[in-house]
This record gives sequence, structure tokens and C-alpha cells, in this order.
Amino acid sequence: MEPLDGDAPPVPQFPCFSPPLAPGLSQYYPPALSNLQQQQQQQESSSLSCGGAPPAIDWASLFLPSPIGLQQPMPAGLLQAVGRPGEGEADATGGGGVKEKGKGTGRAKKVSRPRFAFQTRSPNDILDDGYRWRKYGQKAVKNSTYPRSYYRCTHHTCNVKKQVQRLSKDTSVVVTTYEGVHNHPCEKLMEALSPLLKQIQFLSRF
DNA sequence: CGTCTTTGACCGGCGC
DNA sequence: GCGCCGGTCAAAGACG
Repeated sequence: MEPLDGDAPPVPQFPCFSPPLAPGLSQYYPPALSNLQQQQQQQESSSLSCGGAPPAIDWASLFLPSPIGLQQPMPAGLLQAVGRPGEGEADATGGGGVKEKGKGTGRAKKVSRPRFAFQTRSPNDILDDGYRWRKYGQKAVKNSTYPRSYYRCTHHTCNVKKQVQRLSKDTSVVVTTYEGVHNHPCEKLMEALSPLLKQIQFLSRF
């Protein structure tokens, strides 16, 4: 059940987001899922596999607020993408759906939100994806040696969340699951690209 | 002092 | 109905 070492089925393709390959990696691999999910996937004959060649980077989308804030190059070590754009059914643990809860009355609320999961090979649990995140929980999950961490985007109007969990089978691999859509630009990215944009604007006058 | 992390408690969904 | 489990809250503490 190690997708990383097994065959390489077709590469999933996503709108507005094409993760760049990590250095030293030649291709994307299929999603790494829990046993439960793999069973589900087999039963559903994999709604993820779209087939085709490895996707190219959609640079135009890099400048737009896009789903789950992945509009910038991913940090080195990216292994694979896992997810189903526009759906909340991809649960990295097979836990069963996206829930939004609040204490007291009307706490429970089931909402379908865009959700992507990525595996990265990194000693760091936290990817620097350009956004600021606040940790709001950590939980030990079943069948996993390592706890799962829960983060929320610190932007006041933004409700994007992400979960971070290290694989117990391959401790060098971190699974990051993004949920929701950033409704604000990535400050870090814009900061990094603004000199380049100015230069482009300058050159385009000639 | 503001921001962030830690951590135990709480809640709802789901399977049995 | 009950217990398990994942997800969230919120108080307390750490840190710059």
C-alpha cells in the first residue's frame, strides 16, 4: 500500500493549479490514501485519475486568488497531489466528510468545500506556502504514530484551513490537506514577485 | 502587549 | 442507544 514506491498511475489534473515537480522527482504519483480510502477508491474506480501527461504550471493563475492558496510554486520536496477540486469528499483519513462546528447552539454544520491534499518529503511539518497560519488544534489519529495538526488562515476574512500530518509509514513524508478558498492575495508571493512585475512592465514599454 | 502554540474538554457524526 | 473518533473551542502559557 505504498503508492510512492508502486506503479505510477495517471496523474491527476486540476484547474488553476499545477504543482511543480520537486527537484529530483520526475513525475507525480497518485494520492496516498488511508486504507479505507484506498478501498473506497478501488470501489469507485478512482475518480481522481484523469490521465494524461504531467501538467504544466499555470502561471497566469499564480496572480489570482485561487482555491486553497496554492497559486505559488510549492516548496522543494513536493511529492504528490491528492484531492478532488470542488468537493469535500477527499478526507485524508477516511474520517468522513467536512464538518464545521461551533460550540453551543447550531454548532454542527456540514459544508462542502474545495479540498486538496499534498505529500511533501520534508523534515519540516510546516510548508511555507506564503500564507500565515494559526494552529488551533492537534489530535492523535488512529492508525498513525504522529498527531495531526489543524491550522487556520490568520487573515480575518479568510476561512481556509489545513491539516498537517506526517506519515507513520514513511516518516520523511508530510501530508498537507488544504480546505477552502483564500479570499485574499498571498502577500508573501506578491512581495516576492513585485520587483519582477515592475521589470516586466518596464520592458513592455519598448 | 499582541500573537501564536499547547492541550484538555467538548461536540456531532457514524458504525455497531 | 452507546461508544469511538475526528474536528473544534478556548483557557493558559510561551515567546518576541
